[in-house]
Amino acid sequence: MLSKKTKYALHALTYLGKHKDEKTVLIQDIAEEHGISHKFLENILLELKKAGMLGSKKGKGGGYYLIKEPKDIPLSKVIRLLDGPIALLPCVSLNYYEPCAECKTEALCGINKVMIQVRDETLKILENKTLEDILKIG
Amino acid sequence: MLSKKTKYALHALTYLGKHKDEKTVLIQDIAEEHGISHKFLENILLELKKAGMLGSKKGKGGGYYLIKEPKDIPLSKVIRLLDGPIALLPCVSLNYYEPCAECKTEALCGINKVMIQVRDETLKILENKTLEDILKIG
DNA sequence: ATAAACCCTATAAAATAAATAGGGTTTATA
DNA sequence: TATAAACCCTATTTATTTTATAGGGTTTAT
Repeated sequence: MLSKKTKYALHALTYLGKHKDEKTVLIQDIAEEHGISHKFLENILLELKKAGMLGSKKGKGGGYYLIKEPKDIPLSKVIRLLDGPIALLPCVSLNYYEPCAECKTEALCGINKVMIQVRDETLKILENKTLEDILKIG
Repeated sequence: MLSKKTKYALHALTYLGKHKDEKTVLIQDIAEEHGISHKFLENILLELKKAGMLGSKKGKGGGYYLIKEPKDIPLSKVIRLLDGPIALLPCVSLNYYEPCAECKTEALCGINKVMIQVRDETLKILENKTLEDILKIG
C-alpha cells in the first residue's frame, strides 16, 4: 500500500495542478483542503522541491508552484521518491535493488520471476500515467 | 513490498511442493533450509493450515504437507492471507476495501482510477500464477 | 521594520512487523 | 503404557517504520 506521504504528495501536486494559473499556492491551503497536518505536508513539499518536481518562492506572498507540465510528472517518480521501491520484492526492484536474504539462487527463483512480471506490468502503467491523467478526472 | 511473513510462506509452500512425495515435512527442515526462525515459521504454517492451504499430522513422525495440488494455490491467496491487501490503496482493494480519509469523492478521484488499473493488472498475474509455476522454475 | 512565507534538522509518538516465550496436546513407537 | 517427538495456541516483547510534532532560521513584499 502507498504511504500517507505518497498520497499527500499526489494530492498536493493535484492541487497545484488545478491552481497553476495562480502564481503560488500556500502550504496552508493544500493542508486545509485535504485535512493534512501543515508541518507534515511541509516536509513532503520540500522533498518534492529537492527532487526538482516543484518550485517555491520565499517571503510574504510566496508559496509553491509546479515547474513542469503535469504531463511530464509520471506517477512512478512521485511514488519512488516518497515510498521507495515499487516492486514487491527487493530482488526485482530496478531503483532499489537488494538481494533477498532467504533466497539462495535468484536466477532460479520462481517467486522472483513472477514478481518481475508484476513489476513490469505495474510500471507500464505508473510510468506512463502522469499528473495530467489525474487532473483530467479529479 | 511483501512482508517477510509472506515470503517465508511462499518459500515454505515451495519446499512442501518439492517434497510432496514424502508424507510429511518438519517445520525444522524448512526453517533450516531458508534460515528462518523455527517459532516464527511455526506461526505462519499455522495460519496457512487454518486457511485450508495445508494439512498437518501431530505426534512423533508428524509434520506438514500440501492438501491441494500446487496448481490450485494461486499466489494472490497466499499474499492476501499473510499481508492483506494487494491493492496500492484501500479504496481500490477488492478484499479489504476502506475509503481513503483524505479523499472527498472517490468516484471523481483520478488517483483512484489509476490504482484500479494497477490492481487489475497485478491480479491478472497473481491470481493466475500458482505454486506450480514457482515450482517449475525454482 | 515587520509580518508572512518557505527552509531545515531533530525528536517524539504511534503503528506495524518480526521475533520470542512458554507451555499444551497429540501420537508413533519401544 | 511411558516417553519423546511433533504440532498447537496465545501472549508478550523487540525492532522497525511511519507519522507527526517542535522549534527555530532565512528570505522578501510591503
